[in-house]
Amino acid sequence: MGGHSLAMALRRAYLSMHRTTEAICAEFGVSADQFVLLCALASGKAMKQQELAARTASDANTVRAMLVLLERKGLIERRPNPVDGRARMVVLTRVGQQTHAALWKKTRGLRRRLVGAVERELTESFTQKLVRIERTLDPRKLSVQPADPHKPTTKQR
Amino acid sequence: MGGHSLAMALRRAYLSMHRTTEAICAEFGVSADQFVLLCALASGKAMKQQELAARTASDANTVRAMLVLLERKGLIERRPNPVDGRARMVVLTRVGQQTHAALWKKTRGLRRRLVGAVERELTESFTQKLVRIERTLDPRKLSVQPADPHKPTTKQR
DNA sequence: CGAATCTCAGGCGAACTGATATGC
DNA sequence: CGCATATCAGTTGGCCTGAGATTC
Repeated sequence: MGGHSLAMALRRAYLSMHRTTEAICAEFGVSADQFVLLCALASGKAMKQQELAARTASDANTVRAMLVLLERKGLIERRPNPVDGRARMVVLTRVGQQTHAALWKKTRGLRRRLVGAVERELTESFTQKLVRIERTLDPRKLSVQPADPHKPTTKQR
Repeated sequence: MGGHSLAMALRRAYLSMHRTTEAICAEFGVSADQFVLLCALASGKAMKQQELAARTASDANTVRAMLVLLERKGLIERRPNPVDGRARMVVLTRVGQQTHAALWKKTRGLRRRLVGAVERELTESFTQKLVRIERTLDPRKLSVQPADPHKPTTKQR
């Protein structure tokens, strides 16, 4: 098992999870990466955009673009920071909280399968666990509405 | 350690690896995902586009678009299949082979760090291993030319 | 005929660069 | 002043849909 197998397994595992999440999120008119943002904000604590970028392993410019989309959809708000005129504090709106809660429920099975794929046999090699993650999460084997990301129900532009 | 940590760790690990690979590949005017295609073709065996899509866990349409780009750059060729008029056989050109070989060398350290991150302590939890993968692969800690994917040296359109 | 393979048009979100304005 | 923060314009590649042509 070389590094190449491991790298490819990591790639496939991630893509599999990402596509499955995308399919689930599409129902609510958001993308998988936007759901990651919602999760980071779900604690209720207001956050600077840069802090969000750090927490989601993303770029500040990318985060901003995603926040603009989420704001248009009414899922987040960006309020001026009273103590720092440069920063804006991002918070979930009520709808944003509800959307996150709904998505959190819908993705529960996914998380359970993820954990199950990893912990079934502790002696198995890391790479093969990643391969199992990919297979377990394959969106084609899921009872989920097929992703229709470009015509989602709630999209508004 | 819940499924959410695991999912986020998988995401971060993949993104870290992907960005590092992107930074290395940018030097040769290709993307990380195009490098995945080159690797799949590196055996020298001609392959149908659909077979390529399956091997790289990608979509046939996506693969086609990437192949068009790679063909323009002279890294691959698509020859008609003599026994099946529908299919086209994809092969690396000489330049494609050389590019793959060079990238394979350049990414050797990455693969080594990847394996090292996983196997350092066999008792550690799977999630923490993924976190270590991410940290070990962080492109900001790499002595690699910063990615400049939009003005690569060999780009031609 | 149906099924497989590829092509094409169109669109979208993520990601990045680089420049800029503003406030600390 | 430098530095941090966010905005904006512009570009790219990946990914997907949906339709069509061609061949088996």
